[in-house]
Amino acid sequence: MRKRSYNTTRERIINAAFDVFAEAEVFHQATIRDMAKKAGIAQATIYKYFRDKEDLANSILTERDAEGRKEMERHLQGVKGTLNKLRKMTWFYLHFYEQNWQYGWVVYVNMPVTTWIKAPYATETLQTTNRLLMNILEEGQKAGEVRHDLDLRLASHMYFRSIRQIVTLWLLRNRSYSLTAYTDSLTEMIFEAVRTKPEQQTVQFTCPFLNTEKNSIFS
Amino acid sequence: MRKRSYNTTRERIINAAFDVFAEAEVFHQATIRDMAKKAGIAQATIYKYFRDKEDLANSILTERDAEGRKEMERHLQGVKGTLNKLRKMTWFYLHFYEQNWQYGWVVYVNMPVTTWIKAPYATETLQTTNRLLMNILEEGQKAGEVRHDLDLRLASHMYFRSIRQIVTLWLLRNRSYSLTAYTDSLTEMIFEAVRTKPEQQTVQFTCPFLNTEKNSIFS
Amino acid sequence: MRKRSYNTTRERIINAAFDVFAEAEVFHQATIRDMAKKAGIAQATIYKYFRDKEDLANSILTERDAEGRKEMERHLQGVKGTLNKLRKMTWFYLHFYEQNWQYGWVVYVNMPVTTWIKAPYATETLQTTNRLLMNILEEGQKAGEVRHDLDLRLASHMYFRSIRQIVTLWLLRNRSYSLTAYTDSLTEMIFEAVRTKPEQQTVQFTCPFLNTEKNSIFS
Amino acid sequence: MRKRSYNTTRERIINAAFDVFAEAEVFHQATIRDMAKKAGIAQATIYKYFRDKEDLANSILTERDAEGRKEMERHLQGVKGTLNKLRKMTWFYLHFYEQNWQYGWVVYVNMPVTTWIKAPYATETLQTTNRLLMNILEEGQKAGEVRHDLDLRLASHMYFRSIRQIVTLWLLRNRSYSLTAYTDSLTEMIFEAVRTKPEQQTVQFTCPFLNTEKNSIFS
DNA sequence: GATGAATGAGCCTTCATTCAT
DNA sequence: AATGAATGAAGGCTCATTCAT
Repeated sequence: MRKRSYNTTRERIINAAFDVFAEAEVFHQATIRDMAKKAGIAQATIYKYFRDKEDLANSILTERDAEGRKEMERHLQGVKGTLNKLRKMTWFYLHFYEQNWQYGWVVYVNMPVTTWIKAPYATETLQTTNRLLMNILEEGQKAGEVRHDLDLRLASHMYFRSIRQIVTLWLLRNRSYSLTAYTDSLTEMIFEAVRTKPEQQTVQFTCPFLNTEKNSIFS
Repeated sequence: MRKRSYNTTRERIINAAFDVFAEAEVFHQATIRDMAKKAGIAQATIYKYFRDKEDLANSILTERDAEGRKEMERHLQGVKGTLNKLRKMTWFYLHFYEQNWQYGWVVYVNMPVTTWIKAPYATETLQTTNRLLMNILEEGQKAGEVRHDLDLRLASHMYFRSIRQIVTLWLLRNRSYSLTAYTDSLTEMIFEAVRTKPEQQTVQFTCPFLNTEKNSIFS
Repeated sequence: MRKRSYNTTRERIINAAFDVFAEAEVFHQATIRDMAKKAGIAQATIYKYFRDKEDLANSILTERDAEGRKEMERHLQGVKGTLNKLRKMTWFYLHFYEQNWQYGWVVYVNMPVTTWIKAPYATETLQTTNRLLMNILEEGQKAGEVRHDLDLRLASHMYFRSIRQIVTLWLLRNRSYSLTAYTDSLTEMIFEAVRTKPEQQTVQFTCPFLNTEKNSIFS
Repeated sequence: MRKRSYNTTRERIINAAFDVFAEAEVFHQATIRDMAKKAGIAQATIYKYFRDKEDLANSILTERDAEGRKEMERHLQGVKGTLNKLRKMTWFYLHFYEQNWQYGWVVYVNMPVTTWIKAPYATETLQTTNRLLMNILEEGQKAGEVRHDLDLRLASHMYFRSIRQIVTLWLLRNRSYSLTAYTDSLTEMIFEAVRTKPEQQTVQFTCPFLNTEKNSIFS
């Protein structure tokens, strides 16, 4: 079974690497030696599985991210209604970071923005992730549940910034409380902002400094 | 003047250091050697002015930050009216980062959050800076210009996140456009959110995951 | 045999280190670079075997000292009679320094007393070594070969000072003559001073400034 | 007055240097910067008075030693009788180290033997100092107070080793007791060993390993 | 006479990485 | 598949020393 051998050494490396990367005060300060030690293997062994340190870092991030997205897709399957979808998505994100706090720590706290941006998977995950939310909203528009005058990209942008914000604070506060507990209020907030309303079209999501033109990073 | 020549070297170091810190892909990767080279001096000279690398990093950040705040105080003096104060403040921030983009780069892009948080001046600047805005808003409340049911801390929090956001994007986009040009729209947005309104008290600044209790980092 | 190749490098380091330490005009001036060069390895390799320079210095001294003492024990086994024991001991010390002159050079000539005293193994070796001689003398007393009114600690003290003296001079004179050749006369002198004599109990070993109280360093 | 300007800066340097040299765990680790700081002057100033660090070290040692010897000569003037002379000499040595313990610390404890031996003044002071004692003994021989079969060089050698020993221990024991208090017993011991005696020609000062041939260091 | 300012030369140490086994 | 052993490259830092003022 592929999964088996996949688990054995490679997974031990990945887990150890995650721990060490996350425990390091600064991401780049995490050391191969510590990872090997924590994984209970020789340093050289790591290089059998990853080209170099950078490859290792990228791989673990990419893989965990991919796993997460795949799992989220499964979770979203069969869910009906914009609110339900949004709730499911929100829950999943919070749940994901609760389970994979090291991933969050590395991506949000530990690692300089520069590094993350240049990560091979960054652009892709950003787009896919954006796309996913925008699809939900578009379907919501078709169903009449979401305002038609909504700036989808801006809404998506705001949503993910909120996720990031809430996760970051949770991490900095030593994960001392439940993250998923925020699912409802967070969902409510976003839904409130995008839903079709009788009258009163608040300008809640106007953000003057976020020009709508395409740009490489957050488009 | 003695002071002159004294400053010369020190300032050359600081400038070089800012350049090197900012040019480095990762903050911690900036090297003393490069700074000395860029400043056109010997490495040892740096250690006449700064205890060690960490001291250098902290000092330049702290000093520039202090300079900035002092200058802002001057700019705010004599300004009347909440809107005017907010505009002045916003303009100043944008202006400051436009002039000191390396500072912004280091603090927002280059340096992991972990590092910044542990910087000696971080807590203080955070508090002072918060205080300043909240004072403006409080005075606005007294003058009846600002809603009395406003959560000041939350408003402040949001304001600075917006600044951070707009600056970060500007930096990542290679500072290819004017930052201060956003002064008006940004000011408008914040003012719109805090001003006293005839009816319709939107919950614009409700943020469920930001508990209002005091906490060490963002209080 | 694995053990072999393991030892090879380590021993090459130790030998090179001894050479460099001893060749240095001043002990602390010996450089890791030179040791690596002399051992024909990379500097980094040294750090695979020793924590740091200090650890290296301590280790080689401690080990060689321990080896010496162990070997001496073997040599003393089965020797009967105080005179014979003393002769054997004396011979061994002289022989040891003849074989390990670098050790002697470092400990007696090269290295300030301050440093030696603070060496982790110093106190222990001093005590053990003292104990060994005093045991011989005590047994000699039981056998009636050694005076009962002898101040054992003082005798031991004097003996080792003599050894130290003779070795130091030999080293400073470029080891241009045989050290072990002094075995007999040195042994005779010490034995003459401690032996039971018919009449005439000279106060040969009275030393007014050496108070007999216990003290940490030379007790 | 020469003495005046001599005292001002130069003496401050010397005193500071002595302190720093003596306080340093290892002689060579004493730093010019600390000396300047302690003297309350600029580092560069030291180089106006001494060629380099080595010159400084040599100078202060040489000078203090010379001062000591000159003073001793004064003290010995007019003293009659071998015993009195010996007592005076012994007292003076102990007194000198009590007053100039830093000198003793540096010469006996702090500084590797190698360094001392190569000091420019070492050879001379050794010879002069030896000569002085031997003169006393020779005169004693003429006066019939000292044995004619005495090995003068060996006696001298032993005497100074005793002084060194007693001073070293005193230093290592934190100078917690009076050194000059040993004057009498030490004098007695040496006098007892060299005096003319009715019968009983003890071999007290036989020392087989100290060959009597001339040699550069201890002759 | 004194000094502020600056520096060249090194030294210890770490780390990612390679390679023969 | 795994590793023990080894290393090149670099980086932070210190110190004695110089020199123009």
